[in-house]
Amino acid sequence: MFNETKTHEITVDVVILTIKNNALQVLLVKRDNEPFKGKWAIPGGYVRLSENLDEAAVRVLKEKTQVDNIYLEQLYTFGDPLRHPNARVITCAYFALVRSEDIRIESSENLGWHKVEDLPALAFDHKEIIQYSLKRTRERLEICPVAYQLLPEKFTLTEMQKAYELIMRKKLDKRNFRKKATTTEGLIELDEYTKSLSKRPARLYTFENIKLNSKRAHFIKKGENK
Amino acid sequence: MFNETKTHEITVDVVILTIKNNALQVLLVKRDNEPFKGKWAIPGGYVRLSENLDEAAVRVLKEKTQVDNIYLEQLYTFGDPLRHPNARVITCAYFALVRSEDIRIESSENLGWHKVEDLPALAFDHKEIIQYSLKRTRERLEICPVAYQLLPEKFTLTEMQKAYELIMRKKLDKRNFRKKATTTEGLIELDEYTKSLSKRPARLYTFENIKLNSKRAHFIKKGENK
DNA sequence: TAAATTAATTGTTTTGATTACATTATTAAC
DNA sequence: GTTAATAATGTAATCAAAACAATTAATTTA
Repeated sequence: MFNETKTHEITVDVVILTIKNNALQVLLVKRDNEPFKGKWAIPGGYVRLSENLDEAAVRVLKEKTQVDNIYLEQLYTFGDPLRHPNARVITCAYFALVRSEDIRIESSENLGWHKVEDLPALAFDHKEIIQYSLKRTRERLEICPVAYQLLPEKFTLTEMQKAYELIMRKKLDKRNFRKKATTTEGLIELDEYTKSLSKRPARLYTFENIKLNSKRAHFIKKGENK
Repeated sequence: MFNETKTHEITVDVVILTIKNNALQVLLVKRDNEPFKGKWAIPGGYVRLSENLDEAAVRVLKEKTQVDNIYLEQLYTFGDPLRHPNARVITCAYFALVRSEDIRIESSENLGWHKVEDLPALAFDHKEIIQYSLKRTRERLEICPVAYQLLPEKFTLTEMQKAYELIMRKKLDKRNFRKKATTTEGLIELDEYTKSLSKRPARLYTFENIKLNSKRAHFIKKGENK
């Protein structure tokens, strides 16, 4: 049995989500090798002997986006024997929430953002992994305001509401949303307004820099962080 | 880099929890090999090439407890390079909730239940894994009545409340608990009572057999299962 | 067999959170 | 200065959670 285990390989795959062009989008790379050559996939790579899983995920994320110090959380480990057609590859999936403004990706033939509502054909079980990351993001949103990880540093309440609506896939009442949002701990009202490109200017808000780390989703739940 | 990955090993470890002697307890095995020979550990084993992770966890659970078809959920994957002193072993941890009545374990020198509040010295990072499983169990309890997985088939509301109190580590109000418990979907009031060993007999309840499977914690949240 | 003991059972009030819902205010464009 | 577009705001109704004590049904003991 020991010999049998020797041929497992382990990777990390990172679902990188952002809000861009009024849609929730995921970063995909086009595979240039078999299997699934030419199909889109979420970024990933082998785990090195010297690094732990979080570090591997951070590395993959940095390789693709040039950013670090962002919201990153282990999602689930996928290990179906048939998920990779040629080998036994177990993948530890992570998901990351990034601000599209922080990332300067020259979208190319082989790398780019894709709306989660309109995904291309994906390699391996990556469609399932993305679906699960969306579910987890919704769950997180219900207990802590992670959406601000997707927003620009300064944002309007309307933008924030839009982010919630995209993630939760439903319309929210404007007054109720604002009432709740403005009592969220960590939200700071600025004395700045949008440069009224047209119409009435909107007040800008920001979030104080809560250290959200990736340590096993030890999140702050409502009321526990007083 | 490919060669480097060839030396990872992957295991599953299963935190098996039950309520026994009025305490939350975890099943531990004493290691008879190095490393950590003589230390207690949670049951685990290598993942076989032919099985997926859930199947590996079910197998480990069955080997130790002779039970299957119980509550089992993937917990987290631990992959610190130093968690195993001699090798690079990544472990996918699961947790299981079992009824102590369903398990006939002859507690021995090498296998037995230990109160989670009073754990012996543990091998590897198993203490951390157990702590995390307790946190997850509390989170699950808040959104669905998994505690019945720990209770006998027929139980009194007082027993159910006790289970909640052990998991949540706090006292609950009797009337509020009963009000909420008796409106829980799936709880069935029986026309049976405890054989009054002493004092007033208590009504017995049971849970209708909800299929809780281990598929990636796709749990039924309040209100979503109507 | 009466009284004491032990645990089971039950309801109301208060409080806080969520939901539903429409008008006024501020700017730019014409 | 009128129009158009988006920002900003409050109140009533409903539901959920929390606080809180007396009565009932059995056994045990006197």
